Amino acid sequence: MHESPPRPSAGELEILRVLWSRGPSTVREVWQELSATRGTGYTTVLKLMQIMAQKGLVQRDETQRAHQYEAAISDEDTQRGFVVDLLDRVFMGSAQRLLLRALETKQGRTEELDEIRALLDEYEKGKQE
Amino acid sequence: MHESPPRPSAGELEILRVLWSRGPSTVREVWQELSATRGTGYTTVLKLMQIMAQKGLVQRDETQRAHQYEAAISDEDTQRGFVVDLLDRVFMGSAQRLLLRALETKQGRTEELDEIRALLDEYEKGKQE
DNA sequence: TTGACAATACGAAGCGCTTCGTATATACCC
DNA sequence: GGGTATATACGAAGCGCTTCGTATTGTCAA
Repeated sequence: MHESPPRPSAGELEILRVLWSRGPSTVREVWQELSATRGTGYTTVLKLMQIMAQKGLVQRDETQRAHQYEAAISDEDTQRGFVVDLLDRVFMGSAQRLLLRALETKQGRTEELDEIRALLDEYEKGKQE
Repeated sequence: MHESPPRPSAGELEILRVLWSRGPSTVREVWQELSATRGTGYTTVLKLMQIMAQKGLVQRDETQRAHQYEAAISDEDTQRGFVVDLLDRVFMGSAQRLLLRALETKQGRTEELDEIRALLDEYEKGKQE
């Protein structure tokens, strides 16, 4: 057990984000959403999604001609994977330092601080049960 | 201006960490510290550091036969670079979500919460001046 | 001077990720 | 059926990162 969550590549992550927000989708649908911002070709997205299916990052339903793809890993787990990696490769495991740097990049938004305090309270409370 | 901080590769980061903690060092010194954990060859580290010098990640003093290398980017800036990237590639800019995931990975350490609260207070205070 | 050692320089291979061109299969319409 | 549009499958090239083998240069001592 204790399999550490996968850290999909940049391209894979973009596709996963579409699948997380859209739910099960065809390659074309993903491609359309992606090509709004990035200018990648259709077959590029296709190939990537095929590889992702092989890796187990997405699950594929082939009953229709246009296959349906669905994320096979959750956004939460994926986020955790990236944070864990960053935490010990860059921050030596210190969540404080991580937070400190995160705050520095968001100067000007003071409300965020209060929201974070609220988050801490809630998190602490949830832990007691 | 507003050049976004570089995000050194995995290998480059390991070397930078040694330089940050040791200060200016020779390839051999870096290699020795690294080979305590990883089994990389000497010339591998050398090549990497040469490339880093080209990229401007380190500065090289060639007056001695054994060149001295020194980090040319700060650990703070580098950390910021990684956080910014993670923040908008994975967390859509939300520092709260980032923190939430970070906390989940550190279950059991309740003291950390208080330390983080202290950090928030201090950060808020420093901002007022 | 020469031998032994230690440093840098260079080239190339391997791997993973990304990208795309092309081939092939399937569905639909006239 | 035949043609067109739309899928998937496959192969390969390019790039960046890592790794290492080998060549070259410099240093010191006997």
